[in-house]
Amino acid sequence: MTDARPCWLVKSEPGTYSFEDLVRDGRTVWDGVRNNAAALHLKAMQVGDQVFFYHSQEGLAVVGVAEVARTAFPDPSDAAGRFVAVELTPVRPLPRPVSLVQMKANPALADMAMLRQSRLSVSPVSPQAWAEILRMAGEA
DNA sequence: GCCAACGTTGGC
DNA sequence: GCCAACGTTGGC
Repeated sequence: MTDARPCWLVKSEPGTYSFEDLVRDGRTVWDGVRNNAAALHLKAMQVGDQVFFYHSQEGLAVVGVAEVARTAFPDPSDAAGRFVAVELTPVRPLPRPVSLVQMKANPALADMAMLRQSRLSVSPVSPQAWAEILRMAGEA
């Protein structure tokens, strides 16, 4: 894998939209983000960028990998037209989910944006952190 | 269910 | 333009 592109992490409450839902749908509009910092990250995404899919509230773990299928466009759910959405497609589930507890306990991940700011729903993941989480998930 | 973090709103 | 009040998110 090339490290030329940044990687990302998105959060979703599985009761609302889970990774399994994404696998079933094949593709989804990632809308509803109402935070400027998160929106900036959405705007920076390019087609093909890899995205960790994290289950918040229930599960509390990274459960799968998705991919950006469409760059940012005006969020259809935002009547004011201030925010953007992207489209995601599923890539693969992780062999083992990587829990928030595990991530917090790993010093190599201490700088992760999602750990430093728990409410950020879309955040960048460094190539090092990406590789480390894949390793923790049981991938090579 | 509670509370901390943090973003947004609105009065001044 | 400041800042207090309020709302929302998300971990615990």
